[in-house]
Amino acid sequence: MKIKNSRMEALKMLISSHELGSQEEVLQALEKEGFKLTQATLSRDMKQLKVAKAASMNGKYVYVLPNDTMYKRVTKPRSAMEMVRTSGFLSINFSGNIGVIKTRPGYASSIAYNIDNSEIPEILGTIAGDDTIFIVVLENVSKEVVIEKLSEIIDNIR
Amino acid sequence: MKIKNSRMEALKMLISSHELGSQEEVLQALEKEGFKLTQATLSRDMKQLKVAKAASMNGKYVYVLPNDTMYKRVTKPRSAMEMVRTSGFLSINFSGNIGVIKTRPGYASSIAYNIDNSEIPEILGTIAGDDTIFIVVLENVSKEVVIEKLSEIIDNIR
DNA sequence: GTACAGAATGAAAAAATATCCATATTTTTC
DNA sequence: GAAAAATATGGATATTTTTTCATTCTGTAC
Repeated sequence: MKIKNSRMEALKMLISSHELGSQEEVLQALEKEGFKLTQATLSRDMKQLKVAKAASMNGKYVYVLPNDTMYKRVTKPRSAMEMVRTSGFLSINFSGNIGVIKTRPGYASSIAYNIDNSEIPEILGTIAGDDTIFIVVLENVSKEVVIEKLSEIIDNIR
Repeated sequence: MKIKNSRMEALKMLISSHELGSQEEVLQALEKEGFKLTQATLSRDMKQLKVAKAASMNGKYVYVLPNDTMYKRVTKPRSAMEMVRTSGFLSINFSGNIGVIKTRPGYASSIAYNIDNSEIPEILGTIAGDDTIFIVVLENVSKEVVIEKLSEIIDNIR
């Protein structure tokens, strides 16, 4: 199906370059490009391309092309409401001798404060932003040990 | 408006954790969380949050949260100087698994925010000052890969 | 070529979503 | 505090989008 393919290409082009707000509009744009089709077909094309309709800054709607980030889902056993509260701790990961703790916005400094004051010898120091903490760990200390120590201070770290 | 804010929070949580395919479904999910509202209100909430509806892999539709990439439109090429002025990005360098981004004064936190929100798995976390961002990178990830990923977010990074 | 299977399409119906209008609630101003 | 302005909401409705169903294409095997 040659026509369909090139129509899809055109569709992507149009969407990525223009701000189109309804399938009717898209239809007209496509027509200018020489493609004649009905709104039903367009709906199917868009579904296939995974084009999404989202609100734009100016109070209108626009179609947008998909990207991987869009489809990420977080798995979470707790309810949404519950999540809003909690300790603020989100995750911890390591790269070399640096640990990175992600927190809910605004929680980083208070958690970092607790870490600093617990005087864990394996932790050389911390720096906190708004929702991120960097932890510098002593050489040759495993992340398991660090997490173990931190679990004294941070509830749901493991 | 306290209710609306927490409802919006819950809405974001729900959408980012469940695959919801129609406002009706979302409405039910919200009800389980204790929020009672009509489809009209939900439609407005979603518009405000810029939630988008897109086709999912399994042939159904899902609501997705917005991200900056979505709204990128191709525009006419700008000069390097102009890009720096608008994006604030100046340079990036690496030392081991830490990257250091220099920005124009005041721009660091907003760029760091964008990096955090794009959820690049290779980046463990960032901390921003006024004109400098520290990035902790996953072990064994090359700086080229990091720059490649960042190019989605930062215009003139390469 | 003809016969067939599967994909693509349009028209119309159904479903989903956005908006209008009136009212209620909240916030701001005095 | 009261009055005024701004914001939020629901019901009803308009608009948009998706789907169903029948039909028409496209490509392939014979």
